[in-house]
Amino acid sequence: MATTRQSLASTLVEPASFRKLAALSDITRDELQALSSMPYQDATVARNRTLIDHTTDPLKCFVVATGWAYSFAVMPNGRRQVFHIYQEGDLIGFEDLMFKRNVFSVNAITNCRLAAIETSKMRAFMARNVHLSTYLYAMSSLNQIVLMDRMQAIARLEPKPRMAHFLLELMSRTRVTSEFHNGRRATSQVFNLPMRQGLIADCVGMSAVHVSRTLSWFVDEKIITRPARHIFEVLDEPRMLELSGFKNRFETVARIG
Amino acid sequence: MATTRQSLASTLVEPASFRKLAALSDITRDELQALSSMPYQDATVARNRTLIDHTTDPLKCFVVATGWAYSFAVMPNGRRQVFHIYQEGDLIGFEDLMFKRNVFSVNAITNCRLAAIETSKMRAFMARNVHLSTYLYAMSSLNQIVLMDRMQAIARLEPKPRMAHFLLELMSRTRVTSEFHNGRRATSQVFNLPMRQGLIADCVGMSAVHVSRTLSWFVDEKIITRPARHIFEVLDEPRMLELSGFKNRFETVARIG
DNA sequence: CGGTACTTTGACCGACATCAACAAGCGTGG
DNA sequence: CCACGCTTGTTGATGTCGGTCAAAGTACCG
Repeated sequence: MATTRQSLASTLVEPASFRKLAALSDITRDELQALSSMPYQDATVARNRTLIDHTTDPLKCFVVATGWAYSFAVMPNGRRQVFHIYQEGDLIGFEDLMFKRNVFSVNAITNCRLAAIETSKMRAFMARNVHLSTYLYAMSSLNQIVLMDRMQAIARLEPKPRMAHFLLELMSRTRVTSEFHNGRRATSQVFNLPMRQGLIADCVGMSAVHVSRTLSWFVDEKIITRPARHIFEVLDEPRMLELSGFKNRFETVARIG
Repeated sequence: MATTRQSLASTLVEPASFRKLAALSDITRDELQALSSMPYQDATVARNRTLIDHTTDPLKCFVVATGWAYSFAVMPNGRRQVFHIYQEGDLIGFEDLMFKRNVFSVNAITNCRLAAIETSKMRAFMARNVHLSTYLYAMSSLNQIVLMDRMQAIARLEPKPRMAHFLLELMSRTRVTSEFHNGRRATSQVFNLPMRQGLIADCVGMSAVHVSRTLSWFVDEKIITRPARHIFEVLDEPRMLELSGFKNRFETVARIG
């Protein structure tokens, strides 16, 4: 794989965006190669802008090259719930492939660079590369389990452990790709969380005010420090694990081939 | 397909248990045939007994022929959360295929008849029948979305609308298979919910006591009646829809082929 | 028919949402 | 580069809803 890259597009999907797929499965070089040949366009979306609107048809799906985004839905009563938090290497809108309509809306948190793929072409591509379904299924299983862990935290943990659980979830996810980056486990306890507290609240099912109070409590208890806005340093990860009972699912995947 | 069935086993998987798969996808007769050839054993599990223990290795997965079961996890603080509620035609333990360990435990609610498949054989079977991954992926997407809807209800709805949402979810699920049964939409407003209130509480993240109060409120409001234990008759489904904002995801699937 | 498990009802209390006011960042434009 | 304004975060006060505990009532099963 010392071949020169043909275009920016080529660099966008293969080495950068399927990093997570590669980190979690025994996908082969050839198959990654095949993925790079996917018909897509380079796209950028500015922060707070909408990638996918749930009222429209599913025309495109995305692979995240850089940046953060989130999927969400708004209830009739105006309250909002966030589901996926997409980071580098994540697939956006692939759940919607099987639906007539987009299921949820997706907004950018930070500025994002993406590979955009038309859903019709993606379906055709999947039909030609049947193995891909297996990887997507594996990724989907994993995502589902991470979501169920969060559901459990929301339903059955009080705000403090719930917040601990959420922070650990995000840390474990960023570590998957950073681990792959360095070729070894990322041990840094400093991590960047570019989310407003209102958005965090919509993730964990509490009020923005209580998010603020809970985070302050974590600081008081010397579990974390907040050196700057959106930057967290974890001082006492064991305490967070004990509080929340968090399980890192990425450590228990059986690499599939 | 007028061939005589070879054995009880053959009748177990093909027409009965993959009913849901057939109802939701354009899976062909030949492919269903292939599914019937899956190497499995007939199994029965008595109510309240354990099918899958999350502390053990994933040795078997199941297809439900008849009966109800649920997957759950227990937190360190002793509280429990229920995730999937498995009914006729559902696949149990297929999320765990990609994991080294079982992710969650599964208990039977009622007596169950199941097709039990060894995970190693299932993986091999999937490798030989790559199309199957596509169907599994589709089913997985759908399940994931149903779970996300419930997550939203738990996080962002108050107990009354939350309960309405949960009841509608279960009704929509039973209707998928009953629709297929009759060849038309089931319109019956009477349905059987063989769950103790403590179990319902563990589904929707509230206390058993409050489940009782909430259900009583539904009766007072003439939204439902309870002609017998575990039997619900829905009098005012529009009211329930309005309360909960429930969306029937089974109506929006793009049948995949 | 008796025992056990489940459900219902009541009383109490604490936690979290809400409202509101204030403080601090951050970006934008002059 | 500074100043202004808007967005985001913090802190305080208050009320209510739902969890917990406890006890009585009811259905189910052997």
